[in-house]
Amino acid sequence: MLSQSEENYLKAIYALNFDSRSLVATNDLAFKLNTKASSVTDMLKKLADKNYLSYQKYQGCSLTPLGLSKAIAIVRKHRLWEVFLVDKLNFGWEDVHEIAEQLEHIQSNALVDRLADFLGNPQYDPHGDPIPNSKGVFPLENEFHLLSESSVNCQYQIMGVKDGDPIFLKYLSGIQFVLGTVFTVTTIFEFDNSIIISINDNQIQLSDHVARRITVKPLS
Amino acid sequence: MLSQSEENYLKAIYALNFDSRSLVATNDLAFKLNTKASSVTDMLKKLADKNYLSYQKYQGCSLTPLGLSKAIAIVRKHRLWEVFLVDKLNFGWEDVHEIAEQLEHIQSNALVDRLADFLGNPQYDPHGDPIPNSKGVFPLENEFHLLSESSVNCQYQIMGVKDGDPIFLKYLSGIQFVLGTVFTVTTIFEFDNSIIISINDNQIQLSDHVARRITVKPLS
DNA sequence: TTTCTATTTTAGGCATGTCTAAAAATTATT
DNA sequence: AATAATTTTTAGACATGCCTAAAATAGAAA
Repeated sequence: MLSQSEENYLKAIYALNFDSRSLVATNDLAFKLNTKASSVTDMLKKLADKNYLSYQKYQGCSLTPLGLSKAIAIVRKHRLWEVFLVDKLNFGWEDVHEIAEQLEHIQSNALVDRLADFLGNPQYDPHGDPIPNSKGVFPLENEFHLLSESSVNCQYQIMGVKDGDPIFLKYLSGIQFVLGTVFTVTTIFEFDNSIIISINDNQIQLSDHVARRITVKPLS
Repeated sequence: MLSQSEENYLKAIYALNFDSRSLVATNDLAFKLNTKASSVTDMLKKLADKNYLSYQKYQGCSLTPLGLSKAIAIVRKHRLWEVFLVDKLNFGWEDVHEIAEQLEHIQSNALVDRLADFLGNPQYDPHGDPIPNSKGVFPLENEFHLLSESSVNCQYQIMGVKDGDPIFLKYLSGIQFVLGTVFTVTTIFEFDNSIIISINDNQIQLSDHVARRITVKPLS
């Protein structure tokens, strides 16, 4: 059985390196977890002993298959709870992350599976992130891409937001830019990659910074 | 902010003494919390320092108004989550306690209030226990009493079960004895206070032990 | 009232998870 | 290649929450 702290470490390692390509650095983990490098070292030793990750002094760490499956299970719980909070309890998508951070640590396989059924086994959470199934398998790849890679005069639908910052999410909601919104790209400025989009005849200018954080599905 | 452990202590003190009549003994708390008396002493000092309870060496403890309101808030959360688990996720009433023990520690006032709304602001949980509102006020008293105080030839409806033991709850479900069941008391044996009830022409004998753990509403 | 017994507290220890400060290893710079 | 800068680890400390064993207290019995 894992403590909440241990679960948070596994989740953070996964987030920093979910394609398992390279090793995760101690300092990066410390930053992500808002803790000190020395604390991270202690925990990495412990998790390596328990076979959740491989770790070599000074080299960084990576998840073992066991650690990976644990991390994915936590991500699944987090995202399912976010769906619950938004779809059933009518929370705004900017308010759910903190609460889901707590709910993801509830221990009960039956609960997660019944929750998923109750929610209609959703494949994406309110921010557009994919939800793995109970075996840890993510939904099939799709044709989504970043808004920053869009083309002029094409129509798109918003499928995801790659930044959980509540202020950013509030900004998006404020300009009617939420999951499912349909819009057309009117102009792309080459010099700074900012774009102008039109939603229901409203013209809105978005910076490259914003466009790089939004996932869209081409509709035309 | 209270730790989970601290919350469990407040809840246990409340459960042992919810009418605030007398002091709660260290040993009783230790038994209830499955811990040792010395651990309890440590925690009582800490909670007294924080003003959640009053405590005099060797005399026992009792909740302050602050501690009482915290305890009631935890009970509210616990019972609302039980309603969610049974009503929405279709758990059996014998399986929800453990999970609710975890969920009751989630910190978010917005969550509790929205959950209550989502559930239709229920007044009783799946075991028939009353759910206080967000101000800590319990539903008005009712005419319920224990099955062990029933009369021959009267009709009753089951409103609550005063024992969360899963084996006991399973036994009750097995004989169709669940919340809302309507039945008539056929016979009461004076010598051991056991009773015979009839449900849909089925005669079932119940020991005094069982009858003392079931709350009923008189229907006739 | 004194003694016995049961309860409660104290003292000291341990695991978890964090920290600071200093030492060691790695990486970058000259 | 030697030195400087950065990253990482070690060493030692501290808070939380638990434990055992011993001492103190309270309540009951003689």
